[in-house]
Amino acid sequence: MAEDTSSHKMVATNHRRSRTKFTEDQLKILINTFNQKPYPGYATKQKLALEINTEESRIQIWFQNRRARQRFQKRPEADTLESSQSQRQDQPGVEFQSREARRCRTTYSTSQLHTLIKAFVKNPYPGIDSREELAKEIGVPESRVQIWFQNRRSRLLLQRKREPVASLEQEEQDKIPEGPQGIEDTQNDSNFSNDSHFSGARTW
DNA sequence: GTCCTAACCTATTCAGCGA
DNA sequence: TCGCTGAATAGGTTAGGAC
Repeated sequence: MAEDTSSHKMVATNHRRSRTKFTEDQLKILINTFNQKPYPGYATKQKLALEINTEESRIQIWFQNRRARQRFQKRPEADTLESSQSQRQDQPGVEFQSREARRCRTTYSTSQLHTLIKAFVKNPYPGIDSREELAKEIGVPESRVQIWFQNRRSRLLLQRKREPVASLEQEEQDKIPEGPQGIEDTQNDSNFSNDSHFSGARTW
């Protein structure tokens, strides 16, 4: 969907995923589940994904957005200092219920990490095409690649805040000299050292 | 053009695993 | 036990598409 028609601000292949259009039936099932469990565990999300024939990662995003919307709608009357404080503590506005199990931790092999890091150095903000290509290359779901990039960016930022000089050196080291397998990513959008990437103003 | 909402971001926290 | 790092969250922004 997201075609490359926008003349100036799009860098080759740095696209978002195209918007998912849920059917009425799919939404009915999602909303029903959300009303019972706004924080579904991995098993529930998998089951839902199977049931409505979509990816588990889409379910996850849908729940994230739905919770955000609900918080927003509830906010006006619950906006006292008191209530906002009571909403913290990891159970944001939801009656506490024992959380379902998370997804199992993914363990990346050295060569998988090598591939990911190499791609990260080239472009820390890969679009859907690049992520899918990478995912295929290292044999993990695209959603895991996306999470890996998020975590990597966050930790690099954190590191930079704490030790600005050392992190620059680390970046240099990260520019891995040679790798067993390469990625021929066409993105040249980024050098992570360009801080504009962190200003919140992403240009796609 | 406006509105709704999926996709995506950072910041932070939780939690599994190996040293 | 502790540090590293994958997973999940809140809260925010961007942008596709229906109207």
